[in-house]
Amino acid sequence: MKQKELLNKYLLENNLRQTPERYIILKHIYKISKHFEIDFLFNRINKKDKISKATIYNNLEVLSKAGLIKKISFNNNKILYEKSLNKNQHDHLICNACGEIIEFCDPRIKNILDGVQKMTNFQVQSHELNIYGVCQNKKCNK
Amino acid sequence: MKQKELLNKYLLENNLRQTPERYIILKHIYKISKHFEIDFLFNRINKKDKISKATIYNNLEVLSKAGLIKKISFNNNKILYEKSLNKNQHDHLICNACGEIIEFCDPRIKNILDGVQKMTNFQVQSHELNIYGVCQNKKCNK
DNA sequence: GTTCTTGCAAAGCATTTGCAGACCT
DNA sequence: AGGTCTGCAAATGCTTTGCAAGAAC
Repeated sequence: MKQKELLNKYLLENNLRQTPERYIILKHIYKISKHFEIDFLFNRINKKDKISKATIYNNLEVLSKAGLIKKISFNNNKILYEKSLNKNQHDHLICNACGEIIEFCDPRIKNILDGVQKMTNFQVQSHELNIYGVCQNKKCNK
Repeated sequence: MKQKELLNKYLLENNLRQTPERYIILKHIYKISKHFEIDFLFNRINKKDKISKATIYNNLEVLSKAGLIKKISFNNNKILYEKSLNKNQHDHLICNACGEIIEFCDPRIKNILDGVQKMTNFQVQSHELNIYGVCQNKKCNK
C-alpha cells in the first residue's frame, strides 16, 4: 500500500498527526476507480465508518497537498476529485449531452507545456485540459 | 458594434426580448479588457446604471449561449468570464504565487483536438487548457 | 501536558428561485 | 393583451468556521 506510506511520510514531514480518519479516507478514495464528488465519498465512507463532512473537507486538502489526490474543476461548476498516485498523466473529455467524463492521454500536451516554459519563463507546475463535446454514445448523437 | 448585432440576432432567433438590461450588460462587458468576476461586473454596471444581480446572472447565461462570452473555471473555485468575440483562440497560465492570469496561444492545441476527434469519435466543441505554475515576476521567484 | 484534530452546528458566500409588478412585442 | 423579464428577498447548496471535547504525540 504505497499511498499509505506516502501519506505517512507527508504527515511526519509536516508535523501533522496520524489520525485514523486520515487513513480511512485515503483507503476509501483508493477503492474508487473513477472521479468522485465529495458527497459520493462521504456516503461511501459513512456506510461503514463515521467521519464528518468537515473532517473530509479538511483532509481532502491535506491529501491534495500530499499529492495523493487531484482536484478537477469543470465549467458546469462541478468539482471532482481523483486519486493521483500511479496514474498516467491524462486529461478529460466531457460529453455535453450525457455528462460522461472520459480520460485520454496525448503525449503532445507535454510539448506544449515545455514550449510555454521556454517561451515565457513561466515555470509550469501542473495543468488541466478539458475538452467538451459529444461522445460516441448513440443516445448523444440523435 | 458587431456584438450588439449578434445579440440582436440571437434574441430574435430564440424569441427572447430585447430588453435594455441585456444591451447594457453587453456594453459593459465589452468595455472590460480582461477576465472578470461577476461581482466586478455588477459593481461596474451599478456605478451608472442599475441592474440587479439576478438579472446579471440570467443574462450571463444568455450571452454565453449566444457565444458572446465564455466562462472559465479554475481549480481554486474562482469562476471568471471573458468576452469571446473577435478573440483569438487562447488558453490561460495561472500563477500560483500572485494569482495573475496570462493568456497564451499555441497552435499545437489544435492538433491535439483534431487527434482526439479522429481517435475516439468524440465530437469536439470546445476546450479549456489551464496551466498552473509560477510567473516570471520577481516577487513570485524568491 | 500540550497541541492538533474531530464533529457538530452555525455562519458564509455564490448562485438560484418564486413571485409581483413592469415591460417587450 | 399576453407572455417574458426584472428585481427583490428568501431559499438553496456547498464549503468554511468556531469551539468544546477527544485524541495524538
